[in-house]
Amino acid sequence: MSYHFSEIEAKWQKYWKENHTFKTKNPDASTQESTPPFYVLDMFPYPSGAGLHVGHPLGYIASDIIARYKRHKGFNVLHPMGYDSFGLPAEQYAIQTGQHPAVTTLNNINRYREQLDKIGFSFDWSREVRTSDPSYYRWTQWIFMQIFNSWYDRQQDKARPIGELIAIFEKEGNIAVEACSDPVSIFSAQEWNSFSEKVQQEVLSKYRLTFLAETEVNWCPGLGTVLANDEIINGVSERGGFPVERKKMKQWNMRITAYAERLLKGLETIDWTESLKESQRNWIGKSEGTSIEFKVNSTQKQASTHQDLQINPENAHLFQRANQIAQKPTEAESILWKYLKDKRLGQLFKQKAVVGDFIVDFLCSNHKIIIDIDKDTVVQKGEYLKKRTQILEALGYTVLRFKPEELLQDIGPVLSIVQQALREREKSVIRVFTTRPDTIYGVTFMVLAPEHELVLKITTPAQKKEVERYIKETAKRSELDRMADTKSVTGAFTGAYAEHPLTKNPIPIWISDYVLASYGTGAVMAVPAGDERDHRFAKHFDIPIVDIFEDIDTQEKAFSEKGDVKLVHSDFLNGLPYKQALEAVNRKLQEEGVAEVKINYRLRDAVFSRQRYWGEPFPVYYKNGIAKLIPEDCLPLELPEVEKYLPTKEGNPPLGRAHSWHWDEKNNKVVGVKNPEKLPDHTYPLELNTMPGWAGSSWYFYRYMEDQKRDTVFASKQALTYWKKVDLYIGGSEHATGHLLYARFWAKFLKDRGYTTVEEPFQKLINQGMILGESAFIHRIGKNKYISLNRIKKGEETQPIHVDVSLVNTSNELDLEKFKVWRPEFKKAKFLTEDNGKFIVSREVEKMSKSKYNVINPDDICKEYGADALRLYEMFLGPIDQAKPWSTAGLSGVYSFLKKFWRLYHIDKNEEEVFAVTHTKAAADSLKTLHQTIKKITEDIEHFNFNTAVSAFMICVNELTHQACRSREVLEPLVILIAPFAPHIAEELWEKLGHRQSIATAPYPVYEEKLIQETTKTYPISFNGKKRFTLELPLELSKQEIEHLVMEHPRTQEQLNGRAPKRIIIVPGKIVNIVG
RNA sequence: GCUCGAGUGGCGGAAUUGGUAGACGCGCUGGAUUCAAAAUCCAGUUUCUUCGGAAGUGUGGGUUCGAUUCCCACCUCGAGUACCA
Repeated sequence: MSYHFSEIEAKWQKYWKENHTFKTKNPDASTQESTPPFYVLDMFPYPSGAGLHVGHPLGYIASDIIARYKRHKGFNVLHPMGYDSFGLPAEQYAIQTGQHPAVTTLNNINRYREQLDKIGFSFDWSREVRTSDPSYYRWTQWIFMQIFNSWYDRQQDKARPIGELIAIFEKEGNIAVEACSDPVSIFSAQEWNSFSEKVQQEVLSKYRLTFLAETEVNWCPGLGTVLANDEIINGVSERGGFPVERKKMKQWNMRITAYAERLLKGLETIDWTESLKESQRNWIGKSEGTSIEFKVNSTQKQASTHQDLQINPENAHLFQRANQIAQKPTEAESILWKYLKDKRLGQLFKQKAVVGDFIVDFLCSNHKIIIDIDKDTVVQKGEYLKKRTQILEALGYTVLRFKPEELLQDIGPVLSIVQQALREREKSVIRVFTTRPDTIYGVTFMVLAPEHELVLKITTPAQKKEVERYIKETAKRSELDRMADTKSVTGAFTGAYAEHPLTKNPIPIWISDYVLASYGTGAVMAVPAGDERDHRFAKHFDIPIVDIFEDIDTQEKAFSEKGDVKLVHSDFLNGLPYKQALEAVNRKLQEEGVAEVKINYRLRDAVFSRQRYWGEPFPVYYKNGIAKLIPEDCLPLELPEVEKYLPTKEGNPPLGRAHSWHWDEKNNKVVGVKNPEKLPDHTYPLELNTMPGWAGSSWYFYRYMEDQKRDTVFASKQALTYWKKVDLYIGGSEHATGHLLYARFWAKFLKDRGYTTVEEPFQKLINQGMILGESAFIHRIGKNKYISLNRIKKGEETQPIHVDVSLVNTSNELDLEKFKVWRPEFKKAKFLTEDNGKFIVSREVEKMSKSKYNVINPDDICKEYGADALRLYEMFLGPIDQAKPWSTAGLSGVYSFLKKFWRLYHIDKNEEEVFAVTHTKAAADSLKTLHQTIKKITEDIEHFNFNTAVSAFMICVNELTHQACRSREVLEPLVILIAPFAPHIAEELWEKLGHRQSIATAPYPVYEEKLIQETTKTYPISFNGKKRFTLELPLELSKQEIEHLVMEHPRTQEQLNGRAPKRIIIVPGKIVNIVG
């Protein structure tokens, strides 16, 4: 045997390294014209201490095949690799051992690199990035600064520099600017300019795309840090599986919610799998519904006596006159109207509205607020005004009265007063979000989240004790408990009632933890007839259920379908099906000013602070409690040294231990930043949190684009416009709602601010499936007694125990001696073997993991079968995106294929191998085989069907072997064809064919149709759709000729058995079907 | 529960727009070579069969000349998500 893969592979790996074979060309003028760019990227790995197992390279092999293929096709290929090297495991390890995470990380990276190199990837390592490298994370810090210095303009639907927002505030206040978060008070330009810096910054933080906020976070005591939603799986931390609880903490947040709609829409433009897009859609969780206000009854004033409201008949003419005057809007009124119309203050105002006997200037009927502007007339003064106000207030209105001068001078304070009044009113309003406003007549109670701010305000004294007890109880329950227990119904009655906005009936208000504070408004209108949870709650607490669906009894079961079922007991909605009822009720509620159609997203702003050491430091310091950015010139702000990687006694993150952070007390100078002289004052405290793992991975694909000038820009304009985006991205689906969402978010941001050119960074995305391990088990029966698999009797109870798969051969036989060495505690155990003395283990497919002793190391495979065999086998296992079990035994197939392929180019002469490719003309059948293969392989690569491509190679080699083809005309193109899959053997044969240059950029063979054209077709002859025999016929025959020949055939006559066929279907070139 | 995906030999898996089901490989069986083994090569390998054939792609129905492929219902498994109003 002369296929010496280990020599060949070592030789070419060395060659590639020394000749920089895979160095990407820079986009200068010449490349731009001649070679189109193609960017194929793998999700970069976190270099864990365990090293790679055979599952990891699967995606890398696929992307490498594409990269190599595209080079043959003449593309300028960018195919880089790097490390996502900040992260928790290195830090956990540091806490345990005291070893600096940078050291651990470096060791792991070196080990990864060694493993990767053995597989023969065509990465351009000159562009490698490491997220924990200061030269890299300085740009992560820089991007954070740009995000901090930006706000989201809802009108233009893009991020803009914060300076432009400040300019707007200085000129016209914030009346025209919609805030992204909680409502911001309205202020005028004058007011803005008079604010202190602190107030100004507080206001700006409500607009910035990253901001500090007291947020309910997922606190993980086990890890001592907060976690993002996507880092929690089933209520416990993804890493380590520690419980997670809710806690309020001051944290940096990323306003990803500003991009919710664009993140959703963008999915339509990219080529990802439906399931992945679906995950992101679910995560964003858009739902269209109605936000409805319910007034809390208890606080409503009642009109005192009827008599007070009477107008003195003597003065009736005055009132009439006053009303007439009030009808024409004055200049001052016009100004105010500008700010009140179109719900600018969040509430519907009407101009010149009638209230009782009066015409008022402005009315918010929902909140019962009246704004009157003084008129400079006699009739509007004195007793009239007093009486008028008295009457209106008695009716439950708040009357605000302003002088025209106030409005003309500075409208700011006026608006503040109006807003204040609105807020006051809001306090007695419960806003709910519902997607089923059509069921509003079925509301029999309301439920607030226990954390809802109104709960304590509205609770009646009688219910106070119970409500407080319930709140305490739910706060104690951890997230995990809540999730585990979805069946039990709990809640408490507040004693308060709300007023139904349409029927005006009193609605009891409850609290319960089935309503989440973090979604919608934290309150729901409960319709037991139409919602299962509401139904369960109503049943449990004996709250009445109103049937609102025609002919459907909802007393025992809720009916939640949105169909053609008509409504009943629903006033003006009676007889309407879902769709029409929805429209009608929305129209009505909006007219009343108590509701608006609203879009809600499940997506939350992303918490961006971590109380960890091993992450990017924030380029932030605090001056008088205000967060400020350090100057850009000072980046990178490097991680300080600490003596321990644990939180401080005061509960500060580990960075709090760096007493002399960036201030070297001995030498009296600033350290750890560039251009230290530009740092404003080293005595201001720095931010002690670090950034989360997803910070560095949200933009690394741009860094790879850049080859030079790495300290002046994160990536040059030239590089960004040339490469634009990742054409093909390969990685695991576990990043569906984390990395892939955050990276899209940052990409959109960078585009908005003009730093990059594309909206979506990953055009085509493929998720490689997991490679599963084949665990081995021995079976225990009784104490210290183990039984071989085939001796287990049917129904016998055994306890399976994992054993290391390396101790088991391909016949599932366990090496007992080695096993006892591996596990000394089994030394004295009794092993009941088969009759032949062998001990057989059972096998089961499981996830590959150290703890299951089923990990297969790619190094071992490369050593025993070679990298080319590993590459082919991983591709041959099955479709790239599917999970599939690893089986080392199966490797022999591709291994013998490679030997067979090698033999195609050699003959044995007197025990010696001779290269035997000739210049003779190829036989027609060999050319046909070759071109069929070219066609198949090309199609398969384009469609990422690597498994069938490998089998096409096998078919090709089998055929050429049979044909005894030795012709260069066939064998030379074949080497190029296989080079992307098995690059080492291809390079070796390419060299033997006389080439001096690497095969890497050899032009891809061109498929010629005429060489594979057939003249005959073996037709399947079917009877009633079942094939009964085949018949070879010339392809050029017409339907009639085929029919004639088929009908004449004795087998046809036999099948028909004398009957005449009803119909004969002939598809030339495909099939013949005779219907009898 | 919801969403998405998948069910094909002993196993991994093939099957362009509906057109010869089981390609290719593993495993298994038999044979050649060998002192023997490895390696290699050849033949066979869905099931049943009266050796003529017949049935067959999770189950049941439907559309069609023809269904692994399209439609409906159900079952099983996997992934994601989870009181989202």
